Amino acid sequence: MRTTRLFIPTLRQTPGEAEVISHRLMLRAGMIRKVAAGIYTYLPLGLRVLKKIECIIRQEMNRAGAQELLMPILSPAELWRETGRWDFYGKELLRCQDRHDRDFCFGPTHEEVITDLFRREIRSYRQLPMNCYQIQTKFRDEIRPRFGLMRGREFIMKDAYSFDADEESARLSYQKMYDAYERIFTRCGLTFRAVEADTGLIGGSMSHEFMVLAETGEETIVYDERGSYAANVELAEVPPPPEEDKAAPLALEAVQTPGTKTVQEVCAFLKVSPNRLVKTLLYQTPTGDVIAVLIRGDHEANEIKINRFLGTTVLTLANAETVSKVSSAPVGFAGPVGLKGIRIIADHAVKAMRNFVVGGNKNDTHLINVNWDRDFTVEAFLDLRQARAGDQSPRSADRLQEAKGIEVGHVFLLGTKYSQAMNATFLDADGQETLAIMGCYGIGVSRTAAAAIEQNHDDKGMVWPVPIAPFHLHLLPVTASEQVVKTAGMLYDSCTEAGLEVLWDDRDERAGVKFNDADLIGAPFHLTIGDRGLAQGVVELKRRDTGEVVPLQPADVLPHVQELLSSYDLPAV
RNA sequence: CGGGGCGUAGCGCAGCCCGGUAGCGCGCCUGCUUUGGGAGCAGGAUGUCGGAGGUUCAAAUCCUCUCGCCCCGACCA
Repeated sequence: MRTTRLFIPTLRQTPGEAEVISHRLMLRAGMIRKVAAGIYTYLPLGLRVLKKIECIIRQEMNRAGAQELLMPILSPAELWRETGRWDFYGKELLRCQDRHDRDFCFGPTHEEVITDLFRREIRSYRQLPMNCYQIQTKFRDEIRPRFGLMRGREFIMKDAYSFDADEESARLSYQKMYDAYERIFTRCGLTFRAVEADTGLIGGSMSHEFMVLAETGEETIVYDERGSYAANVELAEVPPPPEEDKAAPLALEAVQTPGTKTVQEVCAFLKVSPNRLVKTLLYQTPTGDVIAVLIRGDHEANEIKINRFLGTTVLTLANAETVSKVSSAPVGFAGPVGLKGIRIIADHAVKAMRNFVVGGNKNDTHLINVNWDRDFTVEAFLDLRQARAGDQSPRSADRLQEAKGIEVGHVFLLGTKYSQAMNATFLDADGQETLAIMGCYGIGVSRTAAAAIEQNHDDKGMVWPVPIAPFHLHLLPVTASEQVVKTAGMLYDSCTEAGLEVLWDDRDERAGVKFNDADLIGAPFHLTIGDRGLAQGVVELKRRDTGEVVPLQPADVLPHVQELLSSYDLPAV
């Protein structure tokens, strides 16, 4: 393409609305423009990247035996009422009514629609397994859309749904998708890690997230070096401490700790380290019950784990009023000793402690030399805290490490959650009506593009991985002499005919402007054509990632670039 | 939903406190010169100052309401 023919409105200055790097660069490079909060138009350059990612996804999904279809963006409320998600999904589900006042919603995901299709069309186990996918615009009315394409309200997603006759076959379908996802993100040129994940609102029994590793990621993952364990901290297991404190119990004692509300303040005041203290978190269930959760002072509670144990989903920390009612003390002094009528559960790190410090259930008072077997009763010791770097890996002798990631893919083994709710059955070999075992698998296409930038950029602009770059080669004639223009035209024609995707900056701009725009757009290879080089009979090929420049005779450019591209499995857009 | 911030030319901003009828840089258009890392000179176009209401002789500026956008947080004792 010629730059003068392609709509690439680059900006010298970053619009004030953009904070994160991918958002800033996409705006500056003329890839996207905002229409409303979390809603964007994809301009030609941005769309090229999306199409490439989609192409890789299609190839790998097809290869894995999934077939493409396309469901509507709008779906009728009745389907969502069947699974209960019309109410459960909350405000994130954008609703609307047609002229007959019938309720519809903009699909945030499509389990209901596909399951409805399945139950209408599939009769026999002979038709299974089946796996269908689509690449489509989704809408989720996020509380706070942000970071450009990273967390938009409208976004492009590939979603796939598998239906199997039995558990074993379903696991196989799941594994096929998992493997396909590894190929997809590898082919996109991204550094990523698959981690065990929480199933959240979607539900199901097993789940992995695919995380693109980047400092700016919103998710935290932990993993061990040898690769035997990797998980989102949301659910990462923490093994019990290997050793228990064997100290003899000392006499319980109340001490005055005026004005010390936080763990740090208490520890500083009593001159003990935080791992000698147990904090008492009072949680409230939707029905108003209060439960005390004991966590070692230097640890963080993990609400997903607590929810899972209690079988709830909307646990919140008790407000100040409830705290003072339950513990008869202001916030900051709750403790397990003498708490009446309240369930007490504790992280298993607490079980290993002796003679620890807790709140005194009285203003400005803490208790020291507390022991759980003697001074209060714990209903259960279990894994309730957040994993962190340095913790023991649950699967190996290694210590866990932490990293930040951007969730670009998520696979779920759903089981019969939706097939049961919607009565999606088939006849098995014995003629029995049987519920289909489902899986669902998503990839954020637009988010993957943003994640690729977060992971691959420098201070001048984007540095696209070759397979998803909007163009392979950026031609930069830097002077306007006849020989330069002629050489550029010849190289453009020959490379384009050979199948390279070439962007030819044919604008009447100064060299600096072209160089800067080229660095911003981030095609992997730049070719500078100028009188200075041509006087020596050469043009200059620059790698965007390393900045390395090699002089080449014009005739050698095509074979050289072809050689550079030959190691990649490029999408055919 | 709570808190903070911002809406003035295509983009980045100043002007607002202290009311007097709108400016700077970049970009854009024309011409000349220039031409290997964001050119120079000269000329030019572009604004219902987010919207509505109010105060006032007079409102970008003060007051009220409203819409939109960005950031942080959503109770971690």
